[in-house]
Amino acid sequence: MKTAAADKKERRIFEEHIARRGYRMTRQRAIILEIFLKKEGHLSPEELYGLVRAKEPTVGRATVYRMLRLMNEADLARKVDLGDGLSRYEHKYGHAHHDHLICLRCGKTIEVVDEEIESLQEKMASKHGFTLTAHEMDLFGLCPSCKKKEDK
Amino acid sequence: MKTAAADKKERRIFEEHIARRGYRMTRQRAIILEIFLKKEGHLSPEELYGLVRAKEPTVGRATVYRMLRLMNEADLARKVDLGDGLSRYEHKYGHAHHDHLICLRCGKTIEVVDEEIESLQEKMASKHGFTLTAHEMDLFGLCPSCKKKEDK
DNA sequence: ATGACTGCAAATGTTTTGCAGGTTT
DNA sequence: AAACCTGCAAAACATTTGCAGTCAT
Repeated sequence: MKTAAADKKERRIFEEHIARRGYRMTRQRAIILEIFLKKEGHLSPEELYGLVRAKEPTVGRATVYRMLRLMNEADLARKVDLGDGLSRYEHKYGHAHHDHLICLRCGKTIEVVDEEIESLQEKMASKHGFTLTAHEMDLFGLCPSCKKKEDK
Repeated sequence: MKTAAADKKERRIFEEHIARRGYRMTRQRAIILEIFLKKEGHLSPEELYGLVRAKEPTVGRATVYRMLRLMNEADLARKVDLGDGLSRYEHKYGHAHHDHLICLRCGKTIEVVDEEIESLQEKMASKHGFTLTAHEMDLFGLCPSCKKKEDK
């Protein structure tokens, strides 16, 4: 559940990030940030662009792409690949760590975490001398309701 | 370790696949298949195209892409995303199941499997009512030798 | 005033598709 | 002959970049 307060916090994080780099807060960036934060889930650049255009038709596609890069740098957005051929971005701040259960039929995606798996991943990495910095785990299959339809 | 015998088996699988669909085995397809099977690892379409061109400069890029689709259908190749922005294909036949340890610095990739993780994945999926059909798990970090350089 | 930001259009890079000609059955 | 396959070039996408004008500081 996303609250206005949390959005405000993320907006502050973004402003601090660009200030640190000597960049600027603009009307367009505020709009894109607000819409991205309001929309939970996994947005493609094109979907975000569409939502932004609905609110402010003058914003260009390139600005959305540039903003996605900035939000990524600020650790507010993370790029993920959900296997549908599109690049997608999810919220990162306050969503430190999670994997995905993805329905191949309806596209429904559930975010999950399993501490036991996490620690086994670390264990396996260190067995090979690797130092982990990130990981992505996506489980594909059928969600309960699509499974039911399948069985008919 | 890949043997000539295994390649022959995979070639037969491919031939059976296209026969089942009424397609045909051609000189170009044989060349692309042979080169793909000989090359372990994670090939991008462009890399495969380059290797094919080295052996037979007349083969077109489109034929390589079409062949990747066929090998995928025949369960000989699997598309994976290793986070470098390129699409990549790895051998699927006889490599039923594995995850990746990927070095973010040198690109080195190790294939790993952990039965305990596999079963926890199943357990987590069923907790949410999901029926799994596939999954991808990629662990990103630094390999031992890049870690050593980093520490200097 | 300076330097960052914008939208647009052009460029880039990847993958797909239409097509005319060639090949296999 | 019918259906498939080929290479090429064009098209279709997704994303990035150059640029001239605009805006934030």
